[in-house]
Amino acid sequence: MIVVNQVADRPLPDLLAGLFDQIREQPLRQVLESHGLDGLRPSHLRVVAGVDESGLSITELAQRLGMTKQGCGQFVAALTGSGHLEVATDPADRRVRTVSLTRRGRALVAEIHQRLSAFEDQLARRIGPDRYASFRADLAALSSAPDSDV
Amino acid sequence: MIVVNQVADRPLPDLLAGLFDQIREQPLRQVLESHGLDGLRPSHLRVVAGVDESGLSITELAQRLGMTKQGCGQFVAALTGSGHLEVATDPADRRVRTVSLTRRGRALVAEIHQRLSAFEDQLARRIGPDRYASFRADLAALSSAPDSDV
DNA sequence: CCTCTTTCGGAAAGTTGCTTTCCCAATGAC
DNA sequence: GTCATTGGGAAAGCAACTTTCCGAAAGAGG
Repeated sequence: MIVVNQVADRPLPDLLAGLFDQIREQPLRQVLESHGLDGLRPSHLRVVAGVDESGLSITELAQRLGMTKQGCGQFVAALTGSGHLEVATDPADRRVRTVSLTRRGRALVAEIHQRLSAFEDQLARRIGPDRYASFRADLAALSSAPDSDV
Repeated sequence: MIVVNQVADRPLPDLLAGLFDQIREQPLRQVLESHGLDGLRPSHLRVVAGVDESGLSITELAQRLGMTKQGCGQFVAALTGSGHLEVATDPADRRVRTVSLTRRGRALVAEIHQRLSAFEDQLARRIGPDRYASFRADLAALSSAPDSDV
């Protein structure tokens, strides 16, 4: 009896982790290396990429990223130190610290998107563009828990 | 102007993380709760599920899980303490500690697979079984880095 | 105004899931 | 009988956070 499908039933979490690890080890690592960002790590890239052009508060950014404002504040502090973010006190509400991108930060975010996009192009080449488009659409549909119907 | 596609271009890592989080928060959490495993965490489930019926060494298990033998040994120690794994010194090579499942461990692994399978059934219902089958096949194809052609 | 509650944000410590470094004991190679 | 290799672990360190606690500012109600 020949065992053909040794990997057919690999658990779903392992499959997701496998692709996730490729993203960290390839495009995200390339971004850090090409910018010479020794003090920053892949998780910082996710934070900086969550800051939009108009700027937002730490609390808003934390909600967008699904983490606590304390954790978010730690990453913002590091990215401020590296010159990619800047914070300013909101004059209308002096509790709020508004986070925005510096010029360096904008360049970093642009490269993150570009490298991720190039990586996705490679994925599309591996299984074909049509199948990749379906794959991504289905993943997007499954990526957030469904609304519990009211 | 109506904004329709606010999430159309969510980054791929965020999509993967979204589904991964659902797995941790739903089936894996249910396994831990239904067994009353207060001291164990989702990551322990991945380790115990990596032990097959025939048993294997710590080093082999670590390679299978993609972690160091030290890290693997820590999880094995916890799972031995909880009664799901047992270790025995290999008489043929007294350096080797062979890890195997206890009866409790086998029941735990069975429930992990069952809960994960039920969760995947829910996913399939959300987008349709055919699309889910394609999605999973494509994910499996992309989950490991491609062989660099020789 | 003056309290009362809420909200923004952070400091400090703790937690999870590991890795790195260093080491010993057992094995295999010669 | 030496030498290098391998299996495994102890101890410390690290990454990516959370939890707890707190203060300062803002808004709500009288």
